[in-house]
Amino acid sequence: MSTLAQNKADLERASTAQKVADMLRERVLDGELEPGLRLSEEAIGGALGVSRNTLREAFRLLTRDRILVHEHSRGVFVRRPTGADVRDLYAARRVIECGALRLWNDVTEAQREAVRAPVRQAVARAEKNDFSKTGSANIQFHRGIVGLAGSTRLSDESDRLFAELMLAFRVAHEVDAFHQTYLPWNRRIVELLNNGTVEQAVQQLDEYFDAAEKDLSGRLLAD
Amino acid sequence: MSTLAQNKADLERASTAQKVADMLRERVLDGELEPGLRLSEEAIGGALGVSRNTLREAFRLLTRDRILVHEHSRGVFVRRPTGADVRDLYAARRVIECGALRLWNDVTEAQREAVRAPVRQAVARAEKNDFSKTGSANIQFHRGIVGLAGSTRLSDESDRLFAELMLAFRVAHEVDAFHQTYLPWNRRIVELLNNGTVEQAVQQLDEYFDAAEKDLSGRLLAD
DNA sequence: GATTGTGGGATTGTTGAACGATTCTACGAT
DNA sequence: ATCGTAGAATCGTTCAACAATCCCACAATC
Repeated sequence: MSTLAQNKADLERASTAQKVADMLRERVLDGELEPGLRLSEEAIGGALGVSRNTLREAFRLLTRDRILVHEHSRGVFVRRPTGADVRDLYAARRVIECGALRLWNDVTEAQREAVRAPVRQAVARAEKNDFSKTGSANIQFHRGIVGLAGSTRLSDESDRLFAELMLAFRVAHEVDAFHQTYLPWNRRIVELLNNGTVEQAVQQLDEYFDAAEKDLSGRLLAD
Repeated sequence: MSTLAQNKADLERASTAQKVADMLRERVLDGELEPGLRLSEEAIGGALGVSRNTLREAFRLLTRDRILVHEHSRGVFVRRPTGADVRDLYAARRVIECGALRLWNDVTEAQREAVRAPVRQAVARAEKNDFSKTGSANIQFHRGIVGLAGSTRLSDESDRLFAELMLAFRVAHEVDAFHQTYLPWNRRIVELLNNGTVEQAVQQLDEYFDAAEKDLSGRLLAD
């Protein structure tokens, strides 16, 4: 039965539009397609060998994820988050993640481990001066926090918020360095959780959001 | 300047796909198109006088809002929420709304009024034995709570959660009667908020979610 | 009788071309 | 320098076509 579940992903062959969307999403989040860039239907479609209709469908999928923005009769652009966007994003994250973290004592051990593990790995790498994956580790930590709520809808929406924040980092010309700053914060939160002082951990997380929002929006204004 | 803002909506003429999507959304939420129904591209497109491509774009918009579900090479269907969906929805709402409600003392008076007003109106109508709009009033109450967070992204996602719940009510053959039951709960929450006992209001809201989830999933199983 | 092929028919997935509508750009008039 | 206008480029929408896939009914097999 487990093998069947594994094969399921293969059987569910993605549509052409889905594959194109995945490719474009990767390009955008990797920074090859910079925020603000306009994506011409003809140029992209010709380069990828898909028809305009299929490409437009891929654009729609990425618009749903807030990776792209659509302007009527003007085309689609790589999203370029503003200071107001960053405030909105952190307001949402504050409510979601602080709320989820308060459930710490009511969830399974596997859920708790999904919060601890990313921090443990990041600490291990940092001790070896390896800061290559601190960005994704930080995101995994916060994904784990959202996962405490046990709602796929909430986790999916949070993934969209994270993706949008990655674009904001890109605009601020900060990607890895940004996350790196906050590893000590994550350690402290995990320690407080392990000590059973959940409310203190929540408060610490809230302060983290304050600092991160201020830092990021400050860099955005300078741009 | 205010007139300019008013005209803005007119200038931003909706695309054909958007108009089609709005029409279909209304039909679905009104119950004319029942959960589980398959929407044929040819039939719907022919009836509305739009091409398949445009209709497919409208379908994508509604799929984003979780009103429709798309199955590869099989078509789109009106979403039919299951018991698992209801649990997931309430897990998300619990985190979002309880988290937002905790911000009660940190928001503007206008935001607080957006929570109180729907309950006041519902009470006034109930005293006149008018239960016509209790459903939308209940939703307005919860929209107000989410609005305390001050995040359009969070509010938009919550609207999608609400729409999905409306479909679940439809499957459970309960729409207005369901909301009506919970007016007393809403009153109590507002009273606790006005008394300044925010944490008690949050706890009351949490219990509301427990009761509502149990009630709704029970009716779903019976179906 | 239940399960397993095996057709044909209907529907979706994708492409390509076409044309009106809208936006952008550059040039020239005031 | 500002404004208006013509032309080019691009988007929005439709239509037609064909391949790929799914569904359903019927026959074959155990």
